[in-house]
Order: sequence, then structure tokens, then C-alpha cells
Amino acid sequence: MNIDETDKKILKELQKDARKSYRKIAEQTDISEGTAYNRIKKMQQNKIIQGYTPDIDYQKLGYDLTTIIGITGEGSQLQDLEQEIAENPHVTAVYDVTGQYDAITIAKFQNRKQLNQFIKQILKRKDVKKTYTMLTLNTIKEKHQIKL
Amino acid sequence: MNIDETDKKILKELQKDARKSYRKIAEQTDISEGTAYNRIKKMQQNKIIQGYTPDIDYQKLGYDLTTIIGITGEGSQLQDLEQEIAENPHVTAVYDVTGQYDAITIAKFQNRKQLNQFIKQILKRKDVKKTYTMLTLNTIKEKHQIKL
DNA sequence: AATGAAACCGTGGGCTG
DNA sequence: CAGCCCACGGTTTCATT
Repeated sequence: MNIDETDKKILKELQKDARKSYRKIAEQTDISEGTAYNRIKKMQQNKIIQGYTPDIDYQKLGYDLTTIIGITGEGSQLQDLEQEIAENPHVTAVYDVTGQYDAITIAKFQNRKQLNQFIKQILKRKDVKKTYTMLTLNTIKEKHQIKL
Repeated sequence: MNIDETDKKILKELQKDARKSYRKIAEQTDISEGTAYNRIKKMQQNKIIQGYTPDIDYQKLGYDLTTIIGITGEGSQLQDLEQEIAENPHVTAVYDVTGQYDAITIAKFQNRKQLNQFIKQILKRKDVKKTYTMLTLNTIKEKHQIKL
């Protein structure tokens, strides 16, 4: 599917506020509301828009510990492990990476005990050689959008 | 502000679909729609809900290069730099961290040239000693939610 | 926290270029 | 075919209780 300038404008409006009404999106992109509706629907069908997420301040909910964990594997395949990690409720991201580590995961915890359990769970696996945990001292930015 | 079980249920519904109507949220949490509306408004005022973001497949928009970059500083303060990085349109996250690096940033690019420019911009600064760039080969998960 | 009423909006059909 | 316009039922919003 090809995205044109109108689609981009629509996405930008949604980035500003994903709960914005079709009508307002239409006004701000100089199209009719039916068109806004149809284009958004199409982008959802094409999985360009995969859903809508509330930006929650997890710190206010007690998740004070954000961690970035590098994982070094033993041997070849980490896919199973990555899948398992991805399903853990504390995890927000899992990447296969080049360089120093084989995988990087980002996870949020309410306390060190939860973090500990998580790391132990990873280290239990035979395909994991070691992990390296970085604690975030301060989150300067964490908004899962890039400028279009 | 204190979050009770009802608020949590509301947040869970929004996590499933942040465009869900107040009415449906109310139905699924066994409260009236006015209550759903009032509670969500309160959580917005208290900045527990900071906004709503569309989950966009940036790869489909040409952003094929997701990078995790570790930054090592020279001397003391990296705050200015971090602020500057956070404002770059390619950047989705910036963290101050313990350990091997002083800061970690996550950024998405359409090509290596964009990445290169970004790294050069960082390295130009006197307060930066070095950077370490990890390219993601595969994104297993990147959903900026944790299970409540 | 619930009610209810007015304003606002989503959704689909039919029309137009 | 994509976009526009319209209409109706559904939804948001907020003052009131």
C-alpha cells in the first residue's frame, strides 16, 4: 500500500491525539469526514495503524524501575527465548541486535524483587550466557512516535 | 492521586483500544458512562493518562532502521545533550542509565545516511566521549504497554 | 456516582467527478 | 474508484441532583 500526503497528515493528527474525532481530523486535513473515516479504515486494514494506546505514566502506578537488559546467547537460536520474554507482562520491547549483545529488552518493574525474578527467569535458560542490566536513572523521553 | 481497581479496569480497556467509546468502557467495567467519563478525565488531569498514540507500523512507512545507541559522556553533565537528542524527530526514547553507558537512546531512520547524520551530530559535542550503535535485526516486540 | 438533555460524532448509502 | 454530502442513531459532555 502506498501512503500519500493526505494519509500522512491524518497520521500526524492521530499522533497528536489518537482519540480525536474523524470530523476534527477531516477539518484539519481539508478532507470530508467520510474520507477521513475511509482512509483510516484502510490504514487499519493494511496494518499501517495497528491500534491505539493510552500514554500512561507508569511511574505514577508504582513502576519506578525501568531497565534495559542486554542478553548474550550461547550458541545459535534465541528466538524461543525472545518469544518467551516478549510475553512477560513487564516487557515493553524486545529487539534482536548487532554488536555487543544478541538481544536487548526493555522492561518495567515495581521493585527490585520483580526485576530479580525476571533476570533469574532469563538466566535459567541454557541458551543464555549472560545478561547485562542497565537501570534507568531518569527517563528524558519515552514517546513511541517519530515525526512524520 | 490514588488509583483503585475501577481505574485500573478502565486503563486496561483503554490499553486494548484507546479509541474505545466511554459507553463500551463503562459496560465492560460495570459503571455508568458518566463515571467512566469522569474517571478518565480525572486521570488525564492528574497526568496518569498523558495522551493517546496510534500504533503505527513505521517499517511500512520506510523506517527500516531501528537503532539503540549507547552514549558515554566526557565529564559531568549530559542533560543538555539528552534534551537535544530528545527533540530530534527520529528519537523515540532517551534514558539516563547506570552501567556501561551514561545514556541510551532509541531512534528510527529510513536509511543509513540519516543514521550517520544523527551520530555525527551527537559526536560533534564536546561532552560526548563515544557512542556505540546497535542495529536491530528484528523487532520481536515494541508495544509501549505493560500489563496492569 | 447517576441522570438526562443538548451538542457532537460514527457509519453507511447514494451521488458525483 | 475515491471522495463528498447527508442523515440517523449512537456517543460525549456537563450541569444537576
